[in-house]
Amino acid sequence: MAGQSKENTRYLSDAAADDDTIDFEIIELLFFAYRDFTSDPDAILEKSGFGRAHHRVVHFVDREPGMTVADLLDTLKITKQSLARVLKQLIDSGYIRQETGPEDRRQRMLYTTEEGQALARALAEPQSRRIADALARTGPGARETVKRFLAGMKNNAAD
Amino acid sequence: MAGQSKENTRYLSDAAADDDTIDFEIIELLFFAYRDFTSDPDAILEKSGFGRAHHRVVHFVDREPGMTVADLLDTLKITKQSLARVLKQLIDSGYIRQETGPEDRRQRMLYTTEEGQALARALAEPQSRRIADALARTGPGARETVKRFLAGMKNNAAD
DNA sequence: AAAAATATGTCAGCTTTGTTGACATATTTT
DNA sequence: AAAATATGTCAACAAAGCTGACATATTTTT
Repeated sequence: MAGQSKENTRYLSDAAADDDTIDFEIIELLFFAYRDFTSDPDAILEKSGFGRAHHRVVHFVDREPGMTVADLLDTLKITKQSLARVLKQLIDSGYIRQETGPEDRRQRMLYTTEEGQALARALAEPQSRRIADALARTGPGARETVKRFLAGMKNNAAD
Repeated sequence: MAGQSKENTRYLSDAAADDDTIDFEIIELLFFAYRDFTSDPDAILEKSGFGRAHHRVVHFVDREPGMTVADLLDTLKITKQSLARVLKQLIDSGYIRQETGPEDRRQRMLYTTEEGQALARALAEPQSRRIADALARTGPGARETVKRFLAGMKNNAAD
């Protein structure tokens, strides 16, 4: 059962070595998991007229109130010009507001408004439910293992 | 340091309940894990002049030789016009070839060429190493748990 | 005080990768 | 013969990334 279907036999000879050294299985599981995970909030986003880029911004600002523009750029790993477009729309629509930094007045500290907070929570909800279901089906103790694995997949401090 | 501004305190009370019910922690871990996981092959892709869309196509065709265009569309969940652009480039560059379906001559069965296979493996290699490192640091038995969790995150058959 | 560095914003143009809609061709099914 | 299917293609458009250049306010350094 764990082995070959008929389609596989055609290329097993050449690829056998690589198939043993490369973890195609988890590569693909990650792709499918993330593909469906990110599609969860799409219905809500469509109603707001926003996209996934807006989702990420609202999420992180909601999670870390008072973060600066530079913080956000570092988290998202995109350019400030990319962020500007999305952030401006969120500010103009009243989902995010800015405040001049209390110590360094060049900085803009970012906060979600009530609406922004509500949006962030609404978007997170179906994703959270998907995670809870998957963890429940995986078994007890899964949460700790999954957390350690995912944390280990992230790059270290050096950016 | 944390809640210096009145803005913070305003919604802390409201949000406490949500923070308990919504799994923000794993949502974020997934984001960072996937962000860095997908950035692994970027250096190789840049040399080939391809993007992440090409990566996905070469990967799945390499993994399931003989898959049809319809199979690939269903896997990637994009439109045929989106796929066409990328697929055509890969065929023209000699990384993927097509063969008329032996039973249904309307179908085009897709195969990687030698170059395509080499590219697919080269792209998978850093990702696989990242996974192996993360699993090793997570501990014994992690692989099974992670597999079960990721599989559970995917949508069921019904599309 | 002057100069340099920093944080942010903005303009302009480009690329990749997705979308819809319409239509063409070959082939298979009804 | 007609309808359905698998694929390809044209055209226009949208989302979200990019680079480069430059402006403004503010802080840090000299």
